[in-house]
Amino acid sequence: MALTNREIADLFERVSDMLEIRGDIIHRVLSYRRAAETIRELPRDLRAIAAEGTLTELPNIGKTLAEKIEEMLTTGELEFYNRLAQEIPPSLVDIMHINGVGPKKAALFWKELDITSVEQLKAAAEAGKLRDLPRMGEKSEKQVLAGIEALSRRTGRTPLGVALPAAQEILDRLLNLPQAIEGAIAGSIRRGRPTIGDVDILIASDEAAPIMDTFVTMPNVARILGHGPTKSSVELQNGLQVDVRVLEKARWGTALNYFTGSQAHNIRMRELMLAKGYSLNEHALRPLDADGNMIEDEAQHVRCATEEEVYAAVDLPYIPPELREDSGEIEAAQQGKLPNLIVLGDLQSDLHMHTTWSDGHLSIREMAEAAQRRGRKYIVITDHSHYSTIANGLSVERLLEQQQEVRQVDAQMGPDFRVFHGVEMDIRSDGTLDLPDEVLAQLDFVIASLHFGLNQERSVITRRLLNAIENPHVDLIGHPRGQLIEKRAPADLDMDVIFEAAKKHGTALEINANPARLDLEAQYARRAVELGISLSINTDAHAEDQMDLLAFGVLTARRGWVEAASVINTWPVERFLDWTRSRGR
DNA sequence: GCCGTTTTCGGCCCGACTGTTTTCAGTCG
Repeated sequence: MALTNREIADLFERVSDMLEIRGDIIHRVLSYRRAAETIRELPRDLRAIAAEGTLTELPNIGKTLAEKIEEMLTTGELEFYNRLAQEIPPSLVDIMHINGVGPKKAALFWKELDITSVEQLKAAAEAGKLRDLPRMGEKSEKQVLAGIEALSRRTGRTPLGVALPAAQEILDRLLNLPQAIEGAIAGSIRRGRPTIGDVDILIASDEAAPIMDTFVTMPNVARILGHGPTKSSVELQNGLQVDVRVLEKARWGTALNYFTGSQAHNIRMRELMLAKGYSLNEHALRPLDADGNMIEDEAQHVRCATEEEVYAAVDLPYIPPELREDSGEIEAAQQGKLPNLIVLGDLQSDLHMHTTWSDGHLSIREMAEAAQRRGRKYIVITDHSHYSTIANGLSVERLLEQQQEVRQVDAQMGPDFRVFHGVEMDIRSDGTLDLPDEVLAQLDFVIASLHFGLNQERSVITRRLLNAIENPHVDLIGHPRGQLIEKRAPADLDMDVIFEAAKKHGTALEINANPARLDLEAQYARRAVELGISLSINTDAHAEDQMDLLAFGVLTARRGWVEAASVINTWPVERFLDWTRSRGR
């Protein structure tokens, strides 16, 4: 049975960890880790790429790893891993993931005390058996126990929608201190990743101590992981880890660039700097002498107060944080081909929302006014169709009755704000659409979405979505992959086939802005744009405050290199209407 | 194990903090 991208990436990650415990050279270890990362972010199936024979064209995949991928795709196994597992107990990897325990200590516990599981390690620590090991002591032993304790508090990664407000609260608290000059949320939140490992906050100040002290003594701190002069790290009671770093204002550019990452992007930047004769760190650019040694004299160090200065030092234009993943942004910047990324202000409309007619909390009129207050120029009311009984979906009769009210509200709102009538129609589990064509033809805009049967096998669920894409009355596919972040995996869709059909039929694909979905994900949005498919960024709002979530959709689009031209709700209302008419409406 | 307008071999980013140490290894990001 062929393995999925996810399973292959996980296996490479595991191999990487096991090689590291074994003590292999770190670059070989990192090769596996980088390959896993590449595969995890891939918008296409490895089996399709393997069939084309182009695996080695992927970044970080060479001849050796391509062969291993082929083996996993054909046999469902990796002989190399099986052999490695004879030598290194795979469960050691779990030990290595305890905070404060790395490959060296995992190997130490195993070799000295024959410990191969977290449970065994916990028992040994409680019995005081760890403290006498080399480079271990009483404190280290306690740290291991605290790390094991933290494992149970922590449940995977934190959704962006949860991490961002939590980070903002901490930033605001620190910026209230008189010593804080400036501050920013950095790290993966700034890059707009859908899930966050830990929160990174940067503060500019000449006096770090009071900021560090305030930070580690916040009331919701469960555990202090580190507390140094300029860098501290805590674990909050909800399990979220937060790092704060303090640097001088004059070093803001290099500091923010360093703390924003990604790590892969930083490494590329530092390599470019070395080629230019500088060593880059968070403090400054330090020139190298003729022998390639760093010049220690501070007077010769170049400080950067802005990130623009950092990029300019290697002759690059500013690279927006959302692109900094080492996924081609450096090369694009070098060639002057960075995208002109979409911004929130480009959006004229919100094409997906619900009212009290189905499972929303506000009336049509209230939703229209809420959208107008937020600067939108037009909206489409898209309540559920009747297959979604749990969401109080509309029958044909109620749907047509709703149209009367939509027309009334549209007239009441005046000429500068338009309200259109649409539907979010279910694609039923048997693959048929929930409304007949003659009803769809009477609507201004039609979204089709998968809500049920998301676990169907690939060929079945792909065929279902194709039925919707191919229907000339369907304008947009809502939250195409059906994922719920950290809760439900995406449906097993053949995305190559989906994209091909969307392109052929001119059907747009949604980036659902709700941070619980963020679907399409960035890598698929990027692929869609490359193929010339139109996108639409919508809130799917069921209440007024959810209309503010559009920003998360824009962030996701920017991560996907999306420009305004690819997004249909950047269009003025006339152009939007022309487009729907051109689709036979 | 990957990668290459300096290279197909010999490189592969850089620093803060901790705990164990008498100068540094390990971990983390």
